[in-house]
Amino acid sequence: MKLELQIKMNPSLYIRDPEQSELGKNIIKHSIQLIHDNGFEAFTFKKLAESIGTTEAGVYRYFENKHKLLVYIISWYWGWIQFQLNYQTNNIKDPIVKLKKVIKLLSTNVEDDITTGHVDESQLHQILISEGSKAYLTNHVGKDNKQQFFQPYKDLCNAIGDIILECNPKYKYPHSLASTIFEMAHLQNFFMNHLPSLTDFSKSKNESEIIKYLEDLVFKSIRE
Amino acid sequence: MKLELQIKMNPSLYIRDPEQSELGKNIIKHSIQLIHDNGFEAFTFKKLAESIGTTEAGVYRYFENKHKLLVYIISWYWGWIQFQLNYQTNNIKDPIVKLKKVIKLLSTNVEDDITTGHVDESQLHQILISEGSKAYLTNHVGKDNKQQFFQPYKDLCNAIGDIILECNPKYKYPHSLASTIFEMAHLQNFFMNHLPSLTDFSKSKNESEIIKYLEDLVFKSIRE
DNA sequence: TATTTATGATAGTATTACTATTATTTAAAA
DNA sequence: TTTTAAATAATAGTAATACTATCATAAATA
Repeated sequence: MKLELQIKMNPSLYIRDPEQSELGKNIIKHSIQLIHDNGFEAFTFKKLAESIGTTEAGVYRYFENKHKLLVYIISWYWGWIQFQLNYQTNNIKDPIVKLKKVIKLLSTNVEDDITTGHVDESQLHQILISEGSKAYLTNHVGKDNKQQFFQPYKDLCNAIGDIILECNPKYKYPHSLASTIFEMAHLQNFFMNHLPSLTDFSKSKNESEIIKYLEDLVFKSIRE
Repeated sequence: MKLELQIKMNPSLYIRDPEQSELGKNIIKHSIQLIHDNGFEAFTFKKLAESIGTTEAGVYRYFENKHKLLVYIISWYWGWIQFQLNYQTNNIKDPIVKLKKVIKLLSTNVEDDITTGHVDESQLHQILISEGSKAYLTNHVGKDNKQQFFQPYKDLCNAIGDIILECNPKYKYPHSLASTIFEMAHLQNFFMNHLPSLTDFSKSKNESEIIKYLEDLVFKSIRE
């Protein structure tokens, strides 16, 4: 038996579960590829269908619209990060070491994980940097939230918040600091590569400087 | 003579300068209104034209497309914040007091400023919270950057970075911290109102808790 | 007064974001 | 094994969006 990591997805995100068919998996795979290559604005179901070798109507049978598809893949990433977080901090006792792992996990462009066949985690990380906030920065965020679309993100911030509280139980802003780490791990990366004068990192360098910045920010914030 | 605050805009953002005509001013005014009310995705030049009482073609004579119009109004905000920053910190010597002013300025939903007739700064602040990052989170950020569209944002982060360095000349990440303050002042506000469990602030409260969080974050970060 | 310039009115195109229909293939149930 | 159901492919069509083009008219300027 082949072991494949399955991230549990919110069924309201799709019409037909893309994990359950080849076409479905292809939709996810090629969506990630296309959004990574050309950005979400340029992404259309027609282009996606062409790239897979199916028709537009075929894609619409899986996803209502391209926004839900974006939320689906970003949701998948949130779930995957949650899994990695649990896995990587599993046997660690020192919360400071745990928090460092988290910062590194969020900031680092991971290599593609073989246990998830149709998802390229490296491209997905890039998508989160450029498109991640578009999942919630919409007019219908309230509706989407009612449908629990952002639950995996909340769970993640809760988990990170718990580690922060383990480091310092008196720290007042564990959730805000968690969402700040998550968002800034991505945004400082975007700035580093595209608008470097908004950062103190040299363009096209690797993520180690961002990690140092975030560690400095976080550990100074939570020390008593 | 009536004194009106004029923010110097990058001419590449527009085809015809909207400050120079009634129609132009109306385009800005109604754009802010419509984007504020319905979000940028739902915003079209047709709706804008209808709301002004002109035609689509009329709007296209001023702006090439809706993205440039968005960058225009966000650019205007960056310039306005820069002006407010200079004005409000003008005679202050203590850099810590200055930095507190900056945090408050970025976090607070200002009242509409009478010196800028056709711009509602309060709505503009809301637009920055929900749409601000869409100005640069595009596929063509490189092109836009070459045309200096983000210069006012860079100038702003430089100015804030300078204040940070006044507080602690040895602090290593003045620009990153500046962009973090700017972005988080907006994003934590968005989260507070729409996804409150990503923060430690209670929904619909005013911005004072965000200010406290940011002050805590910043001053712990830069203390020696 | 002549002439440039801005606006208004109208038309038209390519693309996007869908919905609907029917035929065909594949897979599951009887 | 046949029947039936479900998934997909192929095609068509619509409303809205994001533009471009043209021409007449009004207002400002030379």
